[in-house]
Amino acid sequence: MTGERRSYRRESEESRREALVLAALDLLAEGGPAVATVRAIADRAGVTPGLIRHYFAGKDDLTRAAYRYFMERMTAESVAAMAAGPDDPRARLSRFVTSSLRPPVMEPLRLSLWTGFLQLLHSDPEMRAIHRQTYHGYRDVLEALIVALARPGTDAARCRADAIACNGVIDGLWLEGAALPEDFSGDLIEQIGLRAVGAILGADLPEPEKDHP
Amino acid sequence: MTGERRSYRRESEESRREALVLAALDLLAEGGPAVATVRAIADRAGVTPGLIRHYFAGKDDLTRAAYRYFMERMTAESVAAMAAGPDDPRARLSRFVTSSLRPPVMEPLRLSLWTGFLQLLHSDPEMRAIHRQTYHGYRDVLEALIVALARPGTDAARCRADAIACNGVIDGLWLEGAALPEDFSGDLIEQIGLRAVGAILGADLPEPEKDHP
DNA sequence: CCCGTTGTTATACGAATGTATAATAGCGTC
DNA sequence: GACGCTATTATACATTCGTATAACAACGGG
Repeated sequence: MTGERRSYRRESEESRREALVLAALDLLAEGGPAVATVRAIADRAGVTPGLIRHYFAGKDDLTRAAYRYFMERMTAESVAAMAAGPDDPRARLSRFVTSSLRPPVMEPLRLSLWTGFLQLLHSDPEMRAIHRQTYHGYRDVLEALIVALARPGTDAARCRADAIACNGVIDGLWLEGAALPEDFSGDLIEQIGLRAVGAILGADLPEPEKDHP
Repeated sequence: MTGERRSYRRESEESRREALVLAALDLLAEGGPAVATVRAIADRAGVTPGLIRHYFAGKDDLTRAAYRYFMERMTAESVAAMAAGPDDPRARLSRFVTSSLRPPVMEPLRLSLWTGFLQLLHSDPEMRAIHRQTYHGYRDVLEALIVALARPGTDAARCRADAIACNGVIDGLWLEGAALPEDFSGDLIEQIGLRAVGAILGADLPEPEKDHP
């Protein structure tokens, strides 16, 4: 009668894991940890809750996988924007900065998602390790771009410090722009970020090419 | 035998509410919302869970009260740190920056507490209103300090933009230093912040006076 | 000194959570 | 085309959550 077992298709481990991770990210962004329950995640991914424990050791394990996925995607997006365009060092750095300070990278949903993860840092050492890895990954890209500027009279230590400072500007502005999007019109945050990074590095950064003329 | 009812003292509504708010802040900082349960908060405050509903409409109501309390205390601390010392504009700004980039302001526990609240922003309009108020309050202080530098050839709009940029640097570095305290030795973050703010403003900021000679 | 008010505790309840275990069915293999 | 492996579903379980309600006791006023 009503007791029909739902039909399903067997799929690869890879696609199932990704579907579950994406579903977890969706729910975490929309409603935070309170909403991202095992049942809700499975439902969003089109499976039943039990399957999560078949691919992940537990909910914490899934959360960690989602965090790594999220952070690597953020960096990859900025890297892609940086790589897409003229090879001039200053133009590349300029694209890297501005792409981090506008949608889809700078977005309220990403902020709440990010804060949700950040909260798990101090209680979960493994999460902190993931954070360190991905943070260093982003900063290393930034540092390489700064080194490529070939500014005279700047050694490696200075470039490292400058990368930390620029990373701070970008993070902070990203935070503010995503927390209060209605407070900053148009590309205000991008321009402020560009000028601040330029001031810190003592280099004049060009405004990036507009997609829409 | 064992069924002894625990003794207690009647106390004022004010002190009970504050005790509950402080307990909630403690637990939110230590373990996030997952740990700050009604029972845990009551236990920390030295009362039983039922009492919370006697003083607050529900857990959400207590959370809002805790958020308000936390933000007001943060603002008061920042203003105090800025005001305590010589009246030189550059020295005041310097103290304001560095005091935000070292303990007890820059601390892992404050970071998790802050992220915990930030997460409630997108679902609770009342929280967002409080966030906007306090953020603008903080930035206005910073902007006033920047205006007081009396840099030649800088208008009000420029000072506003500079305040946003400096706020970004401070927030971002605070974030990174609190998230990975073991990554930055000594006063590295403070010095980087000082130099970055100085570069953005085109002003050389003095290193603040040391408390310990 | 007793008594009423009410701050406070104790207990209970329904819902929801993460996890464990058993049953089923899709799909490759022979 | 039957079989076996295992991905997937279904069900059950213990726990914990926020909240509701009833019993108790501390303290002030008569």
